[in-house]
Amino acid sequence: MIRVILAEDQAMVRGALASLISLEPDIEVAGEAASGPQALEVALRVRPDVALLDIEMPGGDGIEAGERILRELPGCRVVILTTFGRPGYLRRAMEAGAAAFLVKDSPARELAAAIRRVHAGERVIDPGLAAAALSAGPNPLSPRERDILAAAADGSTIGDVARRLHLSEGTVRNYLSSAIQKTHSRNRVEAVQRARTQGWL
Amino acid sequence: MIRVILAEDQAMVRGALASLISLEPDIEVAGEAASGPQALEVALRVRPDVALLDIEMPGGDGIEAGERILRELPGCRVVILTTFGRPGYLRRAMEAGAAAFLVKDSPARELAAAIRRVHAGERVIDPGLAAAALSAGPNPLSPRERDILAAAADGSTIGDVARRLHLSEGTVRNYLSSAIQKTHSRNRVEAVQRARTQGWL
DNA sequence: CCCGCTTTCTGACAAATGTCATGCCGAAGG
DNA sequence: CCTTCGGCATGACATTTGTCAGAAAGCGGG
Repeated sequence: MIRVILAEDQAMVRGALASLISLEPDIEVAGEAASGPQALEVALRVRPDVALLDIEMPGGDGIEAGERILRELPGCRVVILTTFGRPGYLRRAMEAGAAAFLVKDSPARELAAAIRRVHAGERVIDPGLAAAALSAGPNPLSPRERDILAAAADGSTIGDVARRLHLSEGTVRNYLSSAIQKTHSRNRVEAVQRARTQGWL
Repeated sequence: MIRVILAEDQAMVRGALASLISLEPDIEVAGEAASGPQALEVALRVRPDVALLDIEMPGGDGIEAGERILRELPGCRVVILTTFGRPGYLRRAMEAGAAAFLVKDSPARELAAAIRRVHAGERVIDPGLAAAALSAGPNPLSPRERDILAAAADGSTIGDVARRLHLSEGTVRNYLSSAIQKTHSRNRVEAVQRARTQGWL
């Protein structure tokens, strides 16, 4: 029997995935969590064979949770499950030691298949996505550029961002300008969009 | 036996919801769809008792699909299922004649409960959300303001929008300016954000 | 130890954006 | 019939944004 835990913030989707997994005779849902920190806590308690983690969760994402789970439970296999097949997400997930990367677009039966293959020691990654991640290259933004871009993403003015991050307005402008150039965009909003779809933000 | 169809673009979530529903002895999934138009098509073929429709789908949203289904199959009950409990969504869903409005945050067992209640002739709406929708008031944007704001939402410049919609730049600026004021924002990006979270866009 | 990179800052400039006043037209409503 | 509202447009104006050059500090690798 393969014991898995399931972390996903939307309760209805979590319940639905649990029922999907429970259909499999050789897989059992040993715990559920609604956030990254809670996933770690549950993992430590139930010591699952496989941890199924959503990326888009409040309070720290699933990749970070996966990294911590692997530190504490090296025998556990981490499967990242996400709505968006963003190259940057895949890259980060692999660097964090994930054994599989699934997008929710793929057919439902692939979930159980991935859990079995991961449990058997294999890695599961969509080949097309892997190619996209490699061809897209690494995140070109410096950590600080990423911070400033993220802080400006919600429509704040330069003044707002400067105050929030304790910087001068000129500095914020310069960082945004270089983020715009590195993302090959024409303005802030486009830069935010590109960074998001690439999983850089 | 209550016969339902299920429209949701993410295949894995769709499969999971189907398996959740199939656990209920008195409910049966009679058809599945991955887009709005496909939902209509499937509905016409299988003539379900209840249509379960996601809002966020490619190619026309679930609310529009629900409206069409109701025109063709007046006996069918429409349940809107959505990730985001936005007041504007609820309002539009109700105006389109939906019998229930569920957010995916709510517990999994509420899905089957809602299907049964809707089939029995009741309406199912989260009271907190209903209050929010009423207190938020109707969409203050005129149709054209909404168009222009939507066209500018992806980071296009005013010139881009003007060309795309065959308007002068000044006109676009004026519409955006009035959209900014009506949403009590300080710039385009904030206006887009507000409009999105209210479900006006 | 020096080179290159990141982080931080300033000041100046050009371009884009947001606001306002004003005007015209057509449709809807009293 | 007159008023109001939405859609469309201009032109002028102030503000915000994006770009560029230059400069200092600190950190790491070769």
